[in-house]
Formats: sequence, C-alpha cells, structure tokens
Amino acid sequence: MSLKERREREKNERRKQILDAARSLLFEKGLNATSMNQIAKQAEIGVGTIYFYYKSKEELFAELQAEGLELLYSKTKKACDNEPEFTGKLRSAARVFFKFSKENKDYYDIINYFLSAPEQIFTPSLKDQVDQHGDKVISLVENILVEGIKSGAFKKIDSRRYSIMFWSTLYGLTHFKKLKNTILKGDTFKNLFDYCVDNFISNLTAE
Amino acid sequence: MSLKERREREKNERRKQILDAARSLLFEKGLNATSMNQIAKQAEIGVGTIYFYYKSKEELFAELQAEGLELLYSKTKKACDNEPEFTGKLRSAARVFFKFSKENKDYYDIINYFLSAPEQIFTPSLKDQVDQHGDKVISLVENILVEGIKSGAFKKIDSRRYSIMFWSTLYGLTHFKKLKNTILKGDTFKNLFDYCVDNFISNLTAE
Amino acid sequence: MSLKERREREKNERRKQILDAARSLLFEKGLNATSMNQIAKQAEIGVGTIYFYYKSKEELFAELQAEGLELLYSKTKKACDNEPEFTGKLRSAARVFFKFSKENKDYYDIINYFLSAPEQIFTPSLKDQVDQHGDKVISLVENILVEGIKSGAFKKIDSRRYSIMFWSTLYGLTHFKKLKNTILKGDTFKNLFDYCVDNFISNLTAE
Amino acid sequence: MSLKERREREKNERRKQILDAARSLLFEKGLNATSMNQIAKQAEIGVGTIYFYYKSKEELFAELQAEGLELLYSKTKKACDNEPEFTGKLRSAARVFFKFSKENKDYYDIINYFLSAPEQIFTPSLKDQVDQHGDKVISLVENILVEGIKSGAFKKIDSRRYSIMFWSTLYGLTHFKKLKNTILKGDTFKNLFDYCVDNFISNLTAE
DNA sequence: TATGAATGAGGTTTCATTCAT
DNA sequence: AATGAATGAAACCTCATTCAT
Repeated sequence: MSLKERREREKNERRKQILDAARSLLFEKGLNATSMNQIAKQAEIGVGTIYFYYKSKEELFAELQAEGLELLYSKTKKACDNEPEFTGKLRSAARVFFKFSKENKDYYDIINYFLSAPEQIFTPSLKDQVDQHGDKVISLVENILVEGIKSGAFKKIDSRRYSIMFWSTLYGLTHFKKLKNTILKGDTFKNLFDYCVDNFISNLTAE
Repeated sequence: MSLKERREREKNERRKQILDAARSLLFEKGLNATSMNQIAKQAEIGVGTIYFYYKSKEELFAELQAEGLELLYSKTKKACDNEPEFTGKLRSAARVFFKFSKENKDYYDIINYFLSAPEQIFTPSLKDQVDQHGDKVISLVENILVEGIKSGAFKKIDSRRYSIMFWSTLYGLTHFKKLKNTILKGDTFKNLFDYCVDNFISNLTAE
Repeated sequence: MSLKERREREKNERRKQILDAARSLLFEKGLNATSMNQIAKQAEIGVGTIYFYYKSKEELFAELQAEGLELLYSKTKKACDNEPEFTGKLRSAARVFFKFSKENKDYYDIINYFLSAPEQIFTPSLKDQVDQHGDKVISLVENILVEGIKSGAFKKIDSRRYSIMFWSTLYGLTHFKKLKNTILKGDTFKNLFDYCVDNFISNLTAE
Repeated sequence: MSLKERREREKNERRKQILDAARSLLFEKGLNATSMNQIAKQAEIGVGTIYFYYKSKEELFAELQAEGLELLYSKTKKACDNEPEFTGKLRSAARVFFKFSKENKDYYDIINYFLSAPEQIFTPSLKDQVDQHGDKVISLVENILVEGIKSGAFKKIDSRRYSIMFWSTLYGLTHFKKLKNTILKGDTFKNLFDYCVDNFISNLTAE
C-alpha cells in the first residue's frame, strides 16, 4: 500500500500548496483582487492543476473559510478551557473574537465576506459543509451556557438562542467599528465592546 | 441670481435622473450586475455625463446608501411615534428593521455592502457624510432610551452604548439568518429575533 | 496462439468499452461538450488508457462515425430489400436517410461534422478507412440503379454519378432544412423532400 | 449636420476595420482558430472596442457570412446576366458556385460552417437576418426558372422547390468532394459536377 | 498495460474610467 | 455641460495530450 499512500500524501501536499498560495494572496490583496491565475503563479503550478483539486474558485475559498472558522474555534476553545469560571469563559470567548477580528483580519474578512454577501454564493452542499464549521463555534458558547446553568452560575435561559444572540452582537459590533468616528462620540470601541460583554454576562448572573 | 438658481435646479434634476436610473437597475439586477453604461442608457444620457455629476461609481452608490438609511430612519421614526409606551417603541423599531431587511432588501444590501466591506471604500469626507445618516437611526433609539430612563420606565443604562449594542445585535442577527438551516436546529428565525428583542427589553425594565 | 488470441480479445473489449462511453456521452451532451476526461470517467478507466487504444480524440470519433455509417447502411439495405420494385427501393432509401437525419441525429451529426469540416481532420489512412463506410452507402444506391437499368425499369444513366448526385441532393436538403422558415415560404420541408425524390425517380423512368 | 455625419462615417470605418481584421484572420487560420483577442490585435484596437461595435463574436461572424453570401449573390447575378439563354444562365450559376467554393474558400467555409452546425448558433433574429441573404441567392435561381418557364424554354415545374433542389445538390456535391478519392473511382469531380448540372438542365428542357 | 496528475495557452466577455470633441 | 467611442487588463474556466510511475 506504500504506493497508494504516497500518492495520497502527495495529493494532500499539493492541496496544501495551493491553499497556501491562495491564503497568502488573499491576505495580501483581498478577496476580489485574488484571481485563480495569480494563485497558480504563486503556487508555481498551472491553473488547470488548481481546477484538478478544486472544482471552482468557490470551493477553494470555502476551504479557506472553513480553515478560518476552525482557527477561531480552536482559539476560542483553548481560551475558554483555561478559565475556571463560566463568566470568565464567556468573557474569554468574546475577547478572542475581538482579537481575531483584528489580528486575523484576513480570516475574519473571508468569513465575513461570505456571511455578508447578498446572494447565495456557495452551492447548497458546499454551504452546509462550511456552516458546520460555523456551528461548532456557536455550540462552544452554547455548551458554556448549558454547563453554567447546570452549575447554578447562570440563570435558566434558552442556551441555543442566547448563544446565537451573544455571537450576533459581537459580530454586529465589529461591523459598527467602522463607524466609530461618527457614532462613538468620544468613546473607544474597546470600551463599547467590553460594555456589551459585561451586559450579557450580568444578565446571565443577575440574582 | 435667477440664472444661478436655475442652473442649480437643473443640476439637481440631472442628479435625480441619474439616481433614479441607478436605483431602478440596482433593484432589478442587484449590486454587482449594475454597470455605469447600463445606468447611462437607462437614464438616457451619456456615460461621461454621469462622471460629471458623480466622481465615481462609489460616490453614486453612496448616495443610494444614504437614501436607504433615510428610508429606514423615517420608517423607524414613524413606527416609534405611533407607540405610546417606550417598550413598544423599541419593539417597533426592531420590527421595522427586520421588515426592512426583507422587504427593502435592495436598500438593505447596499447599506450592508459598504458596512461589510473589508477595505475602506469611501473617501473620508464621503464616508462621514454617509455615516451621519447611519447615526440618525442609532440616535433615534438612543432618544427612546433616554426618555425611557427619564420617565422611570427603563433602568439607568448608558443610552448611547446600549443603543449601539441593540442595533448591532439586530444587524448581526440578519446576517446569521443565512445560517438558519444549520444553526437554528428547528427553531424559526422570527422566533429567535423576537427572543432577542424581548431579552433586551426585559433587561431594560428589570425591577 | 491462445495467449495472443486472448490478448486480442481483451484489447477489443477495451476498445468497445471506451467506444460505449464515448457514444453515450456524445448522444447525451453533443459533440463539443464531450471531453476525453469525461469519456474516461464514464468508462471507468484512466485518460491515459484511452490514448493507448486511440491515438487521438479524432481517431476515437472516427470510429463512431464509421459506426453511424454502418447503421445507416444497414437500415437502408433492409428497407430496400423489402421493396420489390426499383422505384420503391429508391424511395425507401431516401425515406430512410430522412428519418436517420432526424431520429439518429447524433450519428448524423458526427458524420456531418467530419464531412463539413473545412480542414482535413483525419490522417489519410484513417480517412480512407472511414470513407469506405461512406462508399458502401453510395454503392447500395448504385446497385439499385444498375439493376434497374438492366431490368429496363430505368433509363440508361451513369449509375455511379447518378447515385452520388442523388445522395448529394438528399444530404444538401437536410442542411437547408435549417432555413425552412426563411426559404420555404409556407411549404413544408417534408413536401420539398418528397418533391425532390419524385423528381429524381420520374427522371429515371421517363418514357 | 457635418459633425454627426462625420461621426457616422468614422463609425462605419471602424466597423469595416474590424471586419477586415476578422476576415483576414479567418481566412488565414480558419474559423475555430480565430479569437476575438487576435482580431483586436490585428485591427490594432482594444478588445472592448470590438464589443462596442458587435454584441458578440456571433454577430461579428454573422456579418462576415452575410458578406460572403452577398459576394456569392453578386457573382452569380453578374454571370447570369451575361448569358442570353436560360440554360446558359443556370449553367453559369452552377459554375460560379463551384468556383466560389474553391476560390473563395474562406467565405464558403464560413457560410458552410453555420449551415452545418448541429446546434442553433445564432439568435433567432440574427439568424433570420442572415437567412435573408441566403434567400436572395436561391431566389435568383428561382427567377431564372420562372422566366424560363414563361418563355417556354423550360418545362412547367415548381420553380421554388426546383431551385432549392438545384442548390441543395450543388451544395451537397461540394461536401462530397472530400470523398473524391474513395467514391469517384477514377472520375474527376469536375466531370461529376458538370454531369449533375447537365442532368438538371436537360430535365428542365426535356421535350 | 494502465494510470491520473499536470499542463498552460487560449477561450469570450465585462467594466469603470478617460478624453477629445 | 454633454457626449460616447475607446481602452485593455482581468475575470474564470476548459481541454487534448503527455509522461513518470
């Protein structure tokens, strides 16, 4: 089986090579400015080769998005696991998200791009596949809530809905960050963000 | 001054004419599929003329975005004014936003487009100008909170921050609507949305 | 010889397997939309394997063309054999051709493709091989004429030339069918076709 | 009106310039090998400019086809007009067609290409427009027949059908020319062609 | 024999913007 | 103030064929 295995390994390496090129260009020039030909050139392969591994630009970018979501997930997971208390876990999750939107802006942008697009971009099956990765992140928060409720630290709220709301708020905030000069009126965005997180947490722990 | 005035009026009419064409195409074919040449043809003028009145496509679309924000503002204002109670006002504002994102999807999309874009698209001065319109909507909510607090209906919270948070959540939720098949797990989006609004309101009125 | 024979048999089976795949794709998606990779996938073999059995795409399609010509031949032969009279034989031959161009459109198209191509597509030897199949069909008509003349049913004409002319007309007519809306001016194509066949036959039997 | 007129003239010149480039490339490299980019380069203009004058490659090629048909028409017309007798006119028409297929092979190929294509290539309106040009050629023959019948030189046949049949035969023959090595068996194509024409004419004049 | 990964030129079309008139 | 012809880079994707294994 050595031959087949080696083939398989080589194929995976190629995929990685393509993904690396795509990612680096994406991060350098942005989504719209990154073309398949550029990716091929960067990866030092023919365009056709990309299409051998990925059916479309869509599919290639979907993988990048999944990558980003996985990174966000693992960062969040790690941060939460390091916190003993439930409130700390939530605060950490929010902090990670905030940092991620700044420090992993490229991944954040690609996630955001597909979430913001007015039209359906992915094929349904591709979309579902990507969404699973997004779901993991939400579920992480949900679990914290569930455990927190179980332990008595949190009020009994609908953990699924609450976690989506929590995440929607964080996500919405990062968009509004653009308007900071106009709407913040002297406040800093960081303060606003913390205020919101505090608010959510105090609601959960009220009484 | 008669001449100058007439000139001015004619200029405004031309701008309106162009805007009408752009809007109608935008609504018909979507953001990406609307080109400057098409707009010119629809407006029955030359392409060059558009560039006399608008420096770029973005500037033209910025005006459309402002239009959309004004529409959202007026709808929200009207709905709030019709409600006697402060909680009703907030609920109405949220409901209007939700409806707007569905029924005025084209305006919503163009607002969203610029808010979601990773790069700075507008020139600073243009951006500020557009942002003023966005600020009006936020301030509407802020005022309700201020008045509500004054009247004793609401807890004493930071009305500016709270209104931004409120709006961020609504905005984030409309993005997450896309994931409804994956993350909602049987729930409807409408229920989720209402749940969130209720949550915000009960926090404001607690005790 | 047993080994060699088996090898030969296996080779033929492989060729048939490839041909089956090519034919089914050709009929499903048309000539231009059928690629070698698709054929390979359909045949459940590697692309390279096809090139072991066929030097080029053209060679593969040439075999399909030959197939089509053989089918046309056998249909024509059968129809002619069933007719006792010479005029009936000719009429049948024409009718078969007409039906073939409609009901076996895929075969007809591929025959036509190579006949219409402005450039020499096949290598001389390949071309000759294909042409033999075409010749069989012409010769069928020629034989009817020869026999018809011998029997006194037909005038003494140059049977070779006349049969080519006959076939050229039928073939040309099927091309002109495309123009039926424009040039037919109310007439039906079927009527035109019958008119032409009648004309040829009455010329043969005149006096 | 001088300005508008000049503009119009310049536009026509541009169209001609594009057409010239397309024709010359087409004649040099064949239909499939001629790309829009090549045409643009040859015409020393940008690709976009071509698309300003022609909506698609199709439309550009349709004009070329129309050109070819017009050339065939005018050649045929001229040759017929020079012949005093009706039989001479027909013979001339056939001779012109035969010469045209050889000496204006490029035009012939492009006409043939669209007539032979298995799928509808042109949009209906474009097709109709092109077909009109083809109809002119047929009608030329038809008129000769009509006049010939009127004068008593020809038998009373259905002039429309007969002219289509006549033309179909000539057209079919030029396709079969490719098979000359195989099916002609010693005869020359020229002889075959003349034989056919003679046959049609003697049918018309019989008795 | 058989494989299938790799090639890369080439295909058509779009589009924001400019500038001479 | 208005025109509209011209630009040309850039977009995504296909495909017959090769060749090392």
